Amino acid sequence: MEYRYQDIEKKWQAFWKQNKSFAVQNGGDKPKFYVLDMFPYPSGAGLHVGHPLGYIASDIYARYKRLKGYNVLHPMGFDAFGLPAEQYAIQTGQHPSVSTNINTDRYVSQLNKIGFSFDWDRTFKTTEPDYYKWTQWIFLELFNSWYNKETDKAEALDTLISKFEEGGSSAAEGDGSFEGSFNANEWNGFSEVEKEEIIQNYRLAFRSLGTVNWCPELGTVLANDEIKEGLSERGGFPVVKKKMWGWSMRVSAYADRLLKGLEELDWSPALKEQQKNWIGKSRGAKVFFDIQDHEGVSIEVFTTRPDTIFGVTFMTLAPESELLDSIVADEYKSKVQAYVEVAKNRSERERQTEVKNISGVFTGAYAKHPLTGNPIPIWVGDYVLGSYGTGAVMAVPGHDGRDFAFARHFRIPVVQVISKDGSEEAVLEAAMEEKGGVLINSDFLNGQKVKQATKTILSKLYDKGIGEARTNFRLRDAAFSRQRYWGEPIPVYYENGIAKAMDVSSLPLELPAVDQYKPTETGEPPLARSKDWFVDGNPIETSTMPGWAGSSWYLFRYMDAQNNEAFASKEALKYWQNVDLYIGGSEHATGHLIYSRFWTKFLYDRGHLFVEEPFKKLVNQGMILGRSNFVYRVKDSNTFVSFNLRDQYDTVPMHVDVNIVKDDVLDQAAFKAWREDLSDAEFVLEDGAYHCGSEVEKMSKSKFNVVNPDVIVEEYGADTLRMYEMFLGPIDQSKPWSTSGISGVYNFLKKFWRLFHNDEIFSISEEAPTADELKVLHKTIKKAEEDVEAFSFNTSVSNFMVCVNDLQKLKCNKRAILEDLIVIISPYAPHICEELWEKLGNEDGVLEAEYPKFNPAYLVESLHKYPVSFNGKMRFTIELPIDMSKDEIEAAVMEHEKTTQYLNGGSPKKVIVVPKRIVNFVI
RNA sequence: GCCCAGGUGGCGGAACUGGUAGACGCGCUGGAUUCAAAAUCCAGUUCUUUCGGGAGUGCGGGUUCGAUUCCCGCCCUGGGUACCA
Repeated sequence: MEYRYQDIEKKWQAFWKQNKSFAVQNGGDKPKFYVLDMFPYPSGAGLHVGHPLGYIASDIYARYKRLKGYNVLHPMGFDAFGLPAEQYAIQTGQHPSVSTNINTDRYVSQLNKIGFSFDWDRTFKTTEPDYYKWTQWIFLELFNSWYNKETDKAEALDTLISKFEEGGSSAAEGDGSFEGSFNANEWNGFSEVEKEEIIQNYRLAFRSLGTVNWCPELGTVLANDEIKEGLSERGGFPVVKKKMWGWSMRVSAYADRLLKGLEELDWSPALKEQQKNWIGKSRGAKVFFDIQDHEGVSIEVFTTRPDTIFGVTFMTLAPESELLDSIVADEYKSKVQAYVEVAKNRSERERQTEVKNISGVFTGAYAKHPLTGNPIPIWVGDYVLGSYGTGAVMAVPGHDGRDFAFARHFRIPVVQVISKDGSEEAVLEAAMEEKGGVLINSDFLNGQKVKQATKTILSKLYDKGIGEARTNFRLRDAAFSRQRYWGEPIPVYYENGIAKAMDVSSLPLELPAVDQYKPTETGEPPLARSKDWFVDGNPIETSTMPGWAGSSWYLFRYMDAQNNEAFASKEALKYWQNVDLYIGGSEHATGHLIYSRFWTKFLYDRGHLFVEEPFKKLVNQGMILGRSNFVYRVKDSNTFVSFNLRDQYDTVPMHVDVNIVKDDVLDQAAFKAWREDLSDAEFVLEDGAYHCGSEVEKMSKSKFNVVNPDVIVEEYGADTLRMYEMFLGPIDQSKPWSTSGISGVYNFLKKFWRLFHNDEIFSISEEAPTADELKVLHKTIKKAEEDVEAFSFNTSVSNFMVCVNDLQKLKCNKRAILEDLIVIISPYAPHICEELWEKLGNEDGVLEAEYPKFNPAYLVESLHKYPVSFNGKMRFTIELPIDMSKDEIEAAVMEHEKTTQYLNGGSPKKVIVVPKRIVNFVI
């Protein structure tokens, strides 16, 4: 009987749907296991073959865990707010929900064709008011919370206000931006507006003035990746930096906990490293430098090397620095202004990458060294960023590479203050950045080692009141406002200019209808177009939430997706806890994975969750790259030359649709039909065929190298697609897609099918299995289990191939063997396994089966095949009993005729025998 | 620049804690079956060779009886990024 995958796959997909085979209950006797894929954005282009890679891996794991006796939660939903849908809405005037729904439906149907075990009863889109009601609710929780540094957690604002009422500003130690002080009496006398202005500095969701990329022509703010070479990607209009008020999230309050929390996570070291670097904790000191001739004005710097303070020969301010206006000497004003104008509008990216291009301007002002009193010239340079630290650097060219380069470029003196052996170098050729050595040229620090000197200087600075030890983080508060339509509305309105939370009972605050989806003529966000965007006459916030809002907590919604009383019930949250296995791309290392950890910690602090981390184990899947094909057009003609002849003509390579190329040979008729202008194409062939060139690139529409999984499912079946994607290589590595190898996996499934069939007839033996058969089976069970636990799915598939090849050779069609084999293959190829399982007469589906138990007794060997090497070169093998001693092995090998041959009359200098491994002669 | 990952046949890749390099699959070659094809099965397939052997896991060194695996230096590819004081 033929393996008819179309019929089989349709049948079982319908069966699963009808029987709700993947619906999961919250609770029960089994241990829980939560497997989650990163939230997909349903793009208009649909799925390509690269997208399901991670979903297949997680589905295999989920099905495996289920067979192992777990209650497995494996949901899927959509992160559906976003720019592309909004862009499309602007162009067409159609509400973005229309295209969003179409795209989502398409994704669902594509996913279902691959046979995933998703519990669709729990699905949702972030764009549904039932869902974003809770995103808004969490926002209000953040708005009404502050970070108490004493208890090291977020608390309700009430606790802050009562502290103010009782003891004024000094009673509360909060993570925030408030500067100044007041006592309890003053506080109680403040007006509502005054109080709010202070509280604003403590809220975890707060208003702040941030710098954005403003495109006046488009009347909107642009993301970094919407800007190409200083111009907007759409339209090519100029982009300028602009200060703008918007909502921010105080993620920086959690910097230390986000860092510490990494320790307990089972994530790859590479990913943890990325998060560590992103959070960027550095210890050092803040130091104040007074400015000469400017009474009361000083520059605050942050330095990681306070021990080098005697080596400061200049200071550098960021072009953004607000101090510049007041300190620049008159004769330098125009020069500085011109420089700042240019430097400020360069992107941080540009300023980062152009290391060799040193630029800066002297301000004409001098600071006073806090210890020596020496004048220190103040420069402005774009290597100093306004957004990090204090936006000012005490430059120590002797011991910092960038300061050194700057000093060399502008001929500023370099002073060496640390030496390896206490003696000074004649000329410093490069900055000595190592944190070791002995202090020189440093007054009272002379002779001290770096570690000691750091302690000494810190206490000196503190005593003199000019600085103190300080820990700095690179992590910045996250901009939360977007000047867009297609996002969650922010449930806040303004009364007399004060931001006020909307009542929780009024949530969800649904997106208003607007006539157009673009900004207003005056550059306000699209929501400002609505005539009813008011609460009792007070205007509602017009910016919307960013994409990361909805995706920061979605994992908890799956636990109890229909709940209308809470984002999820306590029972559900307690039962499922957090995600046991999370699979997705590493590009989310510093965005999504930071934000969702932040929200989880926050919700935990406020008592809404039982866990502090969202994702216990995380596996990154690599990208599947496309393999593009090329044809070679003779310049100014419609003649195309085959690959190996292309150099004989003046040709230009042209991408050709990979779907009309098979094994690099072009389907000429399909090519002519591909585009109208190619209908009269002519070919120069080699061996009667047109051979295409190829290259590995990212999959994209414009390169015509996109392969749609629907096409593969149609031609080979979902089971083949699933196994082939796994077979391609290690899950975490990027690799090129090539459809040509797929027949190997397809053949495997056909072979597997044939084990159960004798010619046309289903035929199974009830006989007891032989030792050989059991050995093959249990070898496979062992390896399959080890591989799936190690996420080594590619070796798992080849392991199945070896097993089926072996059973075929043994002509094994015994139920006792094949039944177990079906179960272990079923996570990979669920449809064919369900079918065979049913044919074996099982009433319940293979989903309800139990994973076979590995029995090591079947693998016991009595002989070992020893490789015998001479000087490390393997020459022959010899089979010996496994329990032979070292001496017996040596004696047995010495007797072998080939040993005498390779020893060539001489005697070996040394013989190495490793029982159950190898024998090596040194001659 | 810095950080991370990787470099093995024509191709995708395998190799446990240092122990037979190239499992498994694609492709290719030959054969069986067939009127023929599809499908299937069998054999071969790292390179080189005077058929004894020799070389070989990006390159150059080192440790070891033995290195794809460990150490040092370098080159290349991919990803991330912050000139981070």
